[in-house]
Amino acid sequence: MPETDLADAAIEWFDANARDLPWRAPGTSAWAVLVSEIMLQQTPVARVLPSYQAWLARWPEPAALAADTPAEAIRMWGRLGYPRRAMRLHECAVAIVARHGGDVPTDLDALLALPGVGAYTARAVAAFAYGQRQPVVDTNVRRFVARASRGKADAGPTTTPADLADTEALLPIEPGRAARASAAFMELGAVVCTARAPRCTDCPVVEVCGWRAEGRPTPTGPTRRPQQYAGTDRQVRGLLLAVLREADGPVQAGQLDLVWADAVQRDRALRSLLDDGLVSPAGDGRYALAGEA
DNA sequence: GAAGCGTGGAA
DNA sequence: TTTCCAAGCTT
Repeated sequence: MPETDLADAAIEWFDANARDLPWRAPGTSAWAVLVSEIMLQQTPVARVLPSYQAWLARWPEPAALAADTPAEAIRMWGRLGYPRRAMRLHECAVAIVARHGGDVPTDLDALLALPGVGAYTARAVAAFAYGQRQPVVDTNVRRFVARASRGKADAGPTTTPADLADTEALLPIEPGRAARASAAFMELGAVVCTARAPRCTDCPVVEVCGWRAEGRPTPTGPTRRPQQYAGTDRQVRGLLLAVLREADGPVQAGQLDLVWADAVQRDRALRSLLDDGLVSPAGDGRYALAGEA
């Protein structure tokens, strides 16, 4: 049964080679796991580490964050990127207090119902915080499974139901071991079975790898155009929010005018921040982070 | 299903 | 210097 071989080899390798990341320490709370997972969405581990420590030092449990303002969450988020994650994490804390008595829920559907928690994050919390047998599928796991199990060069477009089923089929039956396999698959995808230059000589499953068996074919599909950033509304949003984040309270609109010359684009970006709930009008021509005015 | 959403370090 | 992209989610 090669599927079992894959998980067993991955777990054995993980036990000996896993990076010593703080959210993997024994006794890490479910809240800490949730915070780490949200921060790690599209954000490198190295940049998350200091923010993670600071966040949990200030808000060690959901109730503490829920009692603070969204503005403070957005400010504490700093330059991690995608600041709506900070707002959603605050909303998460409020929902956890309101719906679950302040404890991060263990039920998958309850996790999925939390703001900013999707198919990946919900299962990551269920598996890593609560030891459940859930397929945890992020970009690393998709790539690893596509190569090792299916012999493909890359994972192709996301097909969540199929991705979940394919990965679930690889998991050991025992829940704790399944959770460990999920962590191992992620780690392998992140540090060995990488997108650009996979380190097959260091891979513990190379003997049963379908991609290797196929002669490591190169990707065939059209490469996705890289996202542009310079000059986009996205950049302007970032500039506007940086001003508000670094201010102690509401700022004059004139202050915001300084960060971008094009008034049309600037106003559009500000309006989108207001629509997203990241920014609030102070009512006197000033603007502030949400909940601060 | 595609597009929008930040940031900064490595290639 | 420019390009690429890193543990996704929402609409």
